[in-house]
Amino acid sequence: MTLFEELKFRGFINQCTDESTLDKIIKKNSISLYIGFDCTAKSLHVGSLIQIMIMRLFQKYGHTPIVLIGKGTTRIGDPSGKDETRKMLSEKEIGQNADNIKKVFNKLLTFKLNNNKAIFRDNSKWLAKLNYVDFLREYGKHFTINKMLSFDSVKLRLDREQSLSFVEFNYMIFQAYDFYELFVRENCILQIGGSDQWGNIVNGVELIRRTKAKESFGLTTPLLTNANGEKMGKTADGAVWLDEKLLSPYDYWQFWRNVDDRDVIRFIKLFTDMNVKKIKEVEVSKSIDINELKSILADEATALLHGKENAKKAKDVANKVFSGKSISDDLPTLKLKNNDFNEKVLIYQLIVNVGFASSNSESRKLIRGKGVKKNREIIEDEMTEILKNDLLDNKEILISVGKKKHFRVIIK
RNA sequence: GGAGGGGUGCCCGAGUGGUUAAAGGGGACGGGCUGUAAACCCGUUAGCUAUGCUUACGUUGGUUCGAAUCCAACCCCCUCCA
Repeated sequence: MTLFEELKFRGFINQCTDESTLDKIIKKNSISLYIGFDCTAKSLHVGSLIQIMIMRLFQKYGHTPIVLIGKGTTRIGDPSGKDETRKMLSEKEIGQNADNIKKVFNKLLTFKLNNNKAIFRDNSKWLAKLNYVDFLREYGKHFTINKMLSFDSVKLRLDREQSLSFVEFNYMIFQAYDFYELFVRENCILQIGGSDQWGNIVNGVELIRRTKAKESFGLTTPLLTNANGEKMGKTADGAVWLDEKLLSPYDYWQFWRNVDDRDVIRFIKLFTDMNVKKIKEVEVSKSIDINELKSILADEATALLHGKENAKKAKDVANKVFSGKSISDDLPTLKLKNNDFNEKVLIYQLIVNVGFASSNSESRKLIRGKGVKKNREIIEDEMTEILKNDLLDNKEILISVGKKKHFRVIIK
């Protein structure tokens, strides 16, 4: 199976500037390719995972992934797919974000020595020292406003009568220029991105052709939506981060475990290393239970990012919690002291303490709505307290909020 | 700089003096059904020391027994003109 065949089979390809030529080249040669990541947030979330996975696949086939950290472009803000002008980030924030984002790649790509190790590049290196007049003369002349206005990212904003600042308007030029720089510096001939990046990518391809008279390629991945057509990556508490400090391996595992039935195979193809042959078997097999598959998806996806041990732990916790047999030590735990019982220990307050409700009112409303259980028994009264003799096995008390959020209380 | 339109809860959006903590929708959360799925049905969706109190309709003042609704000034956004 060739790389292109596998990419297609797994569903990584949305559009490509010249598929057949690129296919020929990557069959014969080892190329360098890049994807840009802006540093607008503390970490990346699953929305970016498809980009990382496609790089991983390229690397597996012997190509060199360049992870372009967009410290420079982040200072400008990409208008693609955004409804509003993004707030400007300070340089310090951008730097911190960049450092944290890099960690994710170390887990999924190989930066160790071999002939196609992944590399990091930072576009502030060349963007920061651009001279405005020189830049306009050299590169600005290749961009027409007519064309720039026709791009979706721009058109959408104008149509919706939302303002698009001049700064943001320039983003696409910088992204095109990034490609040019990487082409010159690293002999990088392929830029990959999400489907919303198509316009920006094509701009780069064109810039290279005009300035260097050389061919380069663009490829986009589909925008990741779930079966309901919603943008993927939101959970109860917000984004599905790829950083265990922002989203625990357990919650990450749960995210995959809870995907829509219709998404399971598609996600296994995109987000696991399960080999093609196996996937084909699974796809047609009627004997495999859908829930079993979800569990496999969760295991594999979690193992890739957080390691096998964490994945196994997450699964064990889930099995224990959902089978209702025992309480896992790995659940969030709240320690109470004997002194704490001098006053009433109200359950609704504990729920706020562990962060399962953001205010006492919310917490109390949850109880009123029969959403809270103490030791698997529904609490009827919102003023219910925890008592020392609630301890199960003289050890701990299990509080559940809804079906999926649990924590235990121990008394020291 | 001139003329006009607009800023309402997480989001969209109704409301132009009085049961308005603010219709409706979306989202989210909780319950039911299930399979930790989808669809569907029900409920919740400002805070608090809670049969009450406090804070809320861009900001600040004013009119009024009473304002999201009327008046003034200011801030911000959009459209057209210069």
